[in-house]
Amino acid sequence: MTAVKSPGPRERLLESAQRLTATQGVGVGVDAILEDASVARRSLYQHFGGKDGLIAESLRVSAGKDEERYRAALASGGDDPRKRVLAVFDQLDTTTSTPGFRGCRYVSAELSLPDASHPAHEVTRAYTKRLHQIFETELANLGHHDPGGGADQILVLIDGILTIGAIRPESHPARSVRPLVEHILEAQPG
Amino acid sequence: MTAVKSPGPRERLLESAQRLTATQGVGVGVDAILEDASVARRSLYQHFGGKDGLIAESLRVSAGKDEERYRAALASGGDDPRKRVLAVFDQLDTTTSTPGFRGCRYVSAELSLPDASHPAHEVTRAYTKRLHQIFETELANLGHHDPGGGADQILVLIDGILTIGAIRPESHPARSVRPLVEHILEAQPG
DNA sequence: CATTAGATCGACTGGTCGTTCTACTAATTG
DNA sequence: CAATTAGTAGAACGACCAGTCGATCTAATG
Repeated sequence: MTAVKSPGPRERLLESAQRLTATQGVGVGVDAILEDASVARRSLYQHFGGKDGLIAESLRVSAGKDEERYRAALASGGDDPRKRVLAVFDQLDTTTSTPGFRGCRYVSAELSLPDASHPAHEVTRAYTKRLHQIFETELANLGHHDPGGGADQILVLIDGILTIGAIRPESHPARSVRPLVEHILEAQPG
Repeated sequence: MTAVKSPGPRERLLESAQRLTATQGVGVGVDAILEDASVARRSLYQHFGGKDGLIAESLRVSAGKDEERYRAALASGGDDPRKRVLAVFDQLDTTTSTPGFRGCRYVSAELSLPDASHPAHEVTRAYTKRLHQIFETELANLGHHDPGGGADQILVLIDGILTIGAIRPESHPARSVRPLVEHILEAQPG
């Protein structure tokens, strides 16, 4: 019987971790998370084994949400694969134009955690892999001659947009690379 | 008479900071830098006012080197602006393929330092601006119809390559987006 | 009701952070 | 020589770090 009660310490920790790491990066202190979640110290170690576990798990949850957001953006484009993919870049322009945007959560985690064995890295790679799969499928439906390679290109564009969006959002990176996306989408079976 | 003696504490600090932040990020401890540079604690605060000042200054020095590296890559392409720009992406492929590559130093600093007033952010923005100028000039020499916009696109590609290169280097992002670069370079005056 | 197992609590630990400080040394300068 | 300057060495600071542990609460079971 999966409980539907008010969120327990575990859920509150995950939510606080996602919110605080979004604004302060993965370097946030455990104390700050605990206070924000109104949870006792011991509960964190009971549920997640430590800070690393909490960070990784909160990234995993967040990745699920973001993946769903990409799928929703695609769906908003209707049935034409071209419009579907372009709709994603419309959403990216909105995201990077939002005041307070601080860059991609996963890239930040990747670059902020020097320890190669940190569990967060696996989460990031798995997320990237799923995104690649999503766009590869779209390009295959379009009849692209190299869906995998096209998805590679799209991922580079997305990460570039999210990065430039954090450094110089006024250049509207998602808008400026739109012709490149259209170029990718023009590639037909040879 | 600008001294040519063996590097003093200031130079040693800058060099150690660049090396250690490259592998461990801007989160390296002051102690580690001091020990690596064989410099007394006090000298750091005398020369740079604190850790933030040292980090920012070492980024500035590093940005100068990297800017020069971009110019050198362009020069290696000869006189044809197309070859010159493509040579940059050849070098990016080499960079991201080097084992131990941990992503762009400036992006990492940007995302690892939540404090918006940290002096490192200004360094990153200035560096990005100079890179934009460099590529805008190349595209202008090529007769590109929108050198500024084209440079925007190139910067997105570069940051995307450096990011993906840190997450999944086996996809060879610099190679996979090469057709996109060529597409940018094809844009002629209308 | 009594028992018990698990969840939650918060004080506490040892360690590290960036920073400041005093004291000593070596080289330079008037 | 005396004074100044720049450097080294290292103790000490308060703040914060992640992590541990005995006590307490809760809820299900016998």
